[in-house]
Amino acid sequence: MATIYDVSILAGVSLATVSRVMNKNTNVSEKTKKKVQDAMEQLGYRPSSIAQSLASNCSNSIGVLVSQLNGPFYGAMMTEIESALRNANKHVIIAAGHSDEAQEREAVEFLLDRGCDALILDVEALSDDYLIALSQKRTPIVLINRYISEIADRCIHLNNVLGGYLATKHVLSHGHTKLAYIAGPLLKPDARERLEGHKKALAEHDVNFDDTLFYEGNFFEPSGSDAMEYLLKQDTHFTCVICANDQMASGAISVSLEHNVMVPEQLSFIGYDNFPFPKYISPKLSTVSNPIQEMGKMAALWVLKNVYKKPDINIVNTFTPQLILRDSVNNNQ
Amino acid sequence: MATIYDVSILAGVSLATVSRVMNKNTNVSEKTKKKVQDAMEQLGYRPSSIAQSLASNCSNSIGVLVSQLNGPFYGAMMTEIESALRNANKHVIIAAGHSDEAQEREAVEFLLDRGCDALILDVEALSDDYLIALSQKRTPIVLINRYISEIADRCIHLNNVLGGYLATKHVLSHGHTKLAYIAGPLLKPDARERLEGHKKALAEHDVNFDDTLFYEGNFFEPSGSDAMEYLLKQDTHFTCVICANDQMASGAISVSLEHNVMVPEQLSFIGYDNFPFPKYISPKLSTVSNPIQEMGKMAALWVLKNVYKKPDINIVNTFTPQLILRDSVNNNQ
DNA sequence: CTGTTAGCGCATTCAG
DNA sequence: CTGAATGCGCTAACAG
Repeated sequence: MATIYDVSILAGVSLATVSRVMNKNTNVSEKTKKKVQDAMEQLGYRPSSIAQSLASNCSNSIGVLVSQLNGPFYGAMMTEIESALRNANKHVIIAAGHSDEAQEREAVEFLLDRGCDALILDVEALSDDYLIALSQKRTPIVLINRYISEIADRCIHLNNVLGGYLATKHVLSHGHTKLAYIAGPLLKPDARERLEGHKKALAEHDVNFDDTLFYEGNFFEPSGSDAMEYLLKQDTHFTCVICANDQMASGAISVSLEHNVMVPEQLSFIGYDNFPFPKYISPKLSTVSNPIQEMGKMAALWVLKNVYKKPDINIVNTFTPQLILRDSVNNNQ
Repeated sequence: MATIYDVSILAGVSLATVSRVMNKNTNVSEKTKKKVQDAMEQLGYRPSSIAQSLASNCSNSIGVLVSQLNGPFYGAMMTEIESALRNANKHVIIAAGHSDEAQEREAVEFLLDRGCDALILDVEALSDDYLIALSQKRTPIVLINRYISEIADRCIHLNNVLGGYLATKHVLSHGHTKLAYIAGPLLKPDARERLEGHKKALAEHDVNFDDTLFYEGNFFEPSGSDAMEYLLKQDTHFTCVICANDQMASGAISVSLEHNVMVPEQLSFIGYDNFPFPKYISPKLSTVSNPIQEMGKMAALWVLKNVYKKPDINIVNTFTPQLILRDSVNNNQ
């Protein structure tokens, strides 16, 4: 591998001059610049980003920590982050935290030790306090899918309360008042906020929240099935099931159909997240959008703006969910 | 940030000794080791992996280049790669090539410039020649989902010919002889190999390959729909559609149902990949497994064994697909 | 078993 | 506009 030194020899200039033409800031005469560039070309010179990092104290790497790498959401998010950052010639180091506090913490330290210039975190298990403390250290962090008021400017998040509100409002407007609710794990803020929005809509319509028609799932499909089994055993009648995400909705609909309860004729469903279901499932699930790609991209832009000082970038911290109406909610007469 | 130098001062030893206790290879007396460890603890010392990389000429980073980061497959693969590598205290730098030759090439160079110790590549557009040449350079590479005979030991791949063969054999054994085939893009080896297996099974059963019942899709769901529209317009009768992947099968089934062709009563379907469909779709698609996670993990193990010289690792280069029988193939009388 | 001495490849003062 | 010198934090001979 040719080094900057080899280039300087071949070009007949000093090491510093070669460095200058690489970092095209200071003035170099056209002639010497050309000489240097020719030499670089001739040697097939590629700067060592590691040496650059050590000397400049800037690694050009961004750590990205997510709960999982699989599933439709994180992949979409990673796609946007990677492309935005690589276009800026930064590289992304990934880690998965698996929604476990110890693993998340370990991953953060791992990324920090790697000399990342910034961290993009989509974490669920780490406490607010930990994150607030982390945000005050040397390495800047930005949070996706999480809102902590003390560091609101570093949070890129979805208005989940509004999303929950919109979903419930929608089914209420279709005449449903006997509502079941399948929640996500309430230790996750997402799940709590969606539920909060649900209750807010209920309150506005003077509809009571019925504890017997409430089930706390874990956001995965099987827990939706479990929830539905539970609900069908209750004595209380209901005409609509509101699910805190589409995957649980999928599990719940499955069980519903197995019990010969027609969807949406006898029972309506609404989900959350706009999960990319295959084309031929029926009914098509009405749901609430979750613009995770845009949020990922925004986190990358945040880093570009605040860490690498790119101007002309506008940061949007709060994203707004939207209703996506399809075929799973019927009018209730 | 405390440096190794600070630690050496506090511990009252030399710089080299501190380095030794970190890289626990050479012998250090228990007492001095303890002194050093105490000093490290007291200072909250964390070694700079960048400086380590520069000095040792080993970055402990592995570049992973995939076509896409989203979708159910690459996410699952990345999960395994990340966890296997991080357990070994290596980090993974990701890049997406988007099945485009220029982008893939650029990504490879990007990762190389980053000083990766090895590259794990799941690429489709780069030519065999390019990859063979690349494999002879300094940085070791390992290929996933691809077989190039010249560098077979660096290929971790699925026996797609066998998979295609098994799928077709299965439907033939159920009495289907009028078969339609929806292929993937034939410029991708996966697609060609699956088709090859299909033809091999046909030949064994003396069934002719019917050009009018062949459609080349692109592995995405909409092309499956297009394919089905095309097939239904043909005059030739067929009782079964073999799809080169599940996503196209999904699109095709969708169109089939729209045209009131019952699945599997009137028309059978078989897919490929074992895509994680939601629980409640019907019929459940019979398909061929694609153990992409295991292949990802194996690629990581390959790197651990061949680059970081971990012994006791057995590498399996070729994975064997298996039939997964569900409800989308009927007996044809 | 431990200390001394050179670099790794580059950025960045400071002179000139 | 350009060159010489210094150091980023660590590893790796080489002595002792």
